[in-house]
Amino acid sequence: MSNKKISSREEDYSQWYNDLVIRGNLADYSSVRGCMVIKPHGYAIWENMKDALDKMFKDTGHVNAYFPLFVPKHLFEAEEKNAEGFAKECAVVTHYRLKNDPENPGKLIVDPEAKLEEELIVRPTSEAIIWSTYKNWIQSYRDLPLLINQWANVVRWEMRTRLFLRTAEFLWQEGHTAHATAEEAIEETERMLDVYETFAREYMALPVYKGVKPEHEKFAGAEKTYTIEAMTQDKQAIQAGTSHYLGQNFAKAFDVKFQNKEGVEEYVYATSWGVSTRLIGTLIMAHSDDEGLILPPKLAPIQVVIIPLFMKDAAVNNMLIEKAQELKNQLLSHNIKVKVDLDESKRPGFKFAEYELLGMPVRVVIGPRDLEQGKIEICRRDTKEKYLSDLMHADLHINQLLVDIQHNIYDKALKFRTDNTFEVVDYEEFKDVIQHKGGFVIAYWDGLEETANKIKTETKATIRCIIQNNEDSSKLCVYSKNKAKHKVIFAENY
RNA sequence: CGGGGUGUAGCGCAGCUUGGUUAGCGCACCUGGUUUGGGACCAGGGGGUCGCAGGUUCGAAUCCUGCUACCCCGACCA
Repeated sequence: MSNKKISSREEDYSQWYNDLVIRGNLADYSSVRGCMVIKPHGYAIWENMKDALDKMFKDTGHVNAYFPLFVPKHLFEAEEKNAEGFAKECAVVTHYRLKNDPENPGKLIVDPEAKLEEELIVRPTSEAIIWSTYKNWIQSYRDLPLLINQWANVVRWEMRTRLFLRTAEFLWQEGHTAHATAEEAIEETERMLDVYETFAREYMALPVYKGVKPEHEKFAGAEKTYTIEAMTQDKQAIQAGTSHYLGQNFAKAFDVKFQNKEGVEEYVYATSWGVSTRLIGTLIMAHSDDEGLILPPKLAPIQVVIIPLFMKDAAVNNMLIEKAQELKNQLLSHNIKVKVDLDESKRPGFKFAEYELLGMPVRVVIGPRDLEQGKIEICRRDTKEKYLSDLMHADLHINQLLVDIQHNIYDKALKFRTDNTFEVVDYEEFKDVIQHKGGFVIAYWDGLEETANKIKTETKATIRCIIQNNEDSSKLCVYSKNKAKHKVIFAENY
C-alpha cells in the first residue's frame, strides 16, 4: 500500500471512488483496455448479490439457463432497432486461427486463411441468440409463459470506461421471458422492476426511484423501458437496473409464434430485464466514506472481524485466541460471517484502518484490559461508534447491531436523497438547483425530445425517469411552459 | 476521433532544462531484534534490458525522429 490516505470525497469525488475500488481490494485494472479484474473481495460481494437475486428470481417462477457468448451476424441484425442501437460498440470475431509469423520468429499472426464465413458478434446483450432459440421452443400457448434467466458476461466496446460503473466486459444477469398476452408481459416487466427495487432496498440498503424511461432513452428494441434510479453521494443519478417490455418486436424479428386456445397463430410478447456488476459501483458511491467502504451487512463478505490484541506474554495471547474462537463459534451459530485475525505481524492500529477500508460492518477487539471485566470492544463501521459489551452476551448484541447497521445505512441514504431532491416549476430555479446545489429535480415535462435535449445542453441534466403521467391540464412544462405530459426526475447522471 | 498529459523496481515519484563512472527516494517486500488498546521502530538486505525501435555522440534515462501504451477533458454510453 503506497499511501495511507485515500482521496476525500470533498477534494476529488472521482478519485475517491477509484481509490476505494483499488485500495478496497474490489477490483484492479487489467492488461485489456477497459476490462477489469474483479478481486476476491469484490467478487464475494457480487456472489452475495447473485445469491439473493437468484433466489428472488426463482421465487417468482424463473429458471436459469445459459446461451452462447457469440451471436452470428445475421441473427444479430434481425431486430433492426436493437442491432442499430448496439452496432457501434460490438466486438467482432472474424477469424478462428493464428499461425507463426514467418517474418518474426516467436510471434503469431492471424491466419488469413482462417477467415470465418460469417462474423460472430460477441454479445452486448442476448436477445438475438435467445429469441432465435425460443423460436424452436415455443409452439403452443401451453409452452407459455417461458421464464428464463441467465447469469453471464457481455461486452460493450465503450469509449470511456470506469471500474464497475462502465467496463468493456461486465457480469450481469439477463432475464428473457415470453408470454401469450401483452398484459401478462407488462405485468412481468413491472414485477421484475419491483424485484430490483426490493433487492436494492433490502440488501443494498439503497432507496431507488422506480419509473419509465422517456421514448428517446429506452432500450433499443423495447416498447417501454422501466428503470430504478439511485442517487450517489455527489448527488448524481445512476441507473441501477432496467426492465423492458419488448412487445412483439423480437417475436416478429425471429418469427416466434404460438397457437392459442382457439387454434389461432399469434406472435408472443416478450420482456427482458437485467442488473450488472455496476451495482457494486453503485453500492460504493451510495454509502462509503473517506475512511473506506461501508458495506451493508447483508452483502458484506465478512460481517464481523475479531481482533485479539496480542502482547508479549504467550499465555495471555493463547487466552485471547481462545476467547476469540469461542465468540466466533457463538456468532457462527447465528449464521454470521465472521473472521478472527490471528496475524501477529501487524499492529492493531493498522488492522483497524485496514478493516475500515475494506468495509467490515462490525469489528470486535478482544484485549486483556477489558477482558478482566469480562468485556470486549465492539465498533460499528457505519458510525464508527464503539461500545463495551459483556463477552457472554456479545453474540446477541452483534446480531442486533448488524440489523441496526443495515437499517441505518438505508435511512442515511434515504435522508440524503430526500435532502437533495427538489420539486420545481420555474426554469431559473431548475438551473440553480442543478448547477449550484446538485441533486434530483422533480418537474413537469411536455414530453418532447427536443425540450429534453435543450435542457441537457443548457444544464447537463437528463430525464432519468417518468414517475407519473400528467392528467392535470394546469401543470406546465418547466422549460417550454406548454401543457405537461409527464412528471419526471431530472439529474446529472453516470 | 479532437485537445492535453504521462511511460524510470510491485506501487507512487525524483533525475532530463545544461549528456559524463555504479540511476536515486518513499511505500511495499525479505532477514534479525525490540514492539503491539488507532496505520511501530532500529539494523541489514533483495529487486531496474529507464515503454519500443532507430539516430546523433567517445559516451544517452537525459538530445533528435518514428512508433506504441495508458491516463485526463470532450463527443458516445448500462
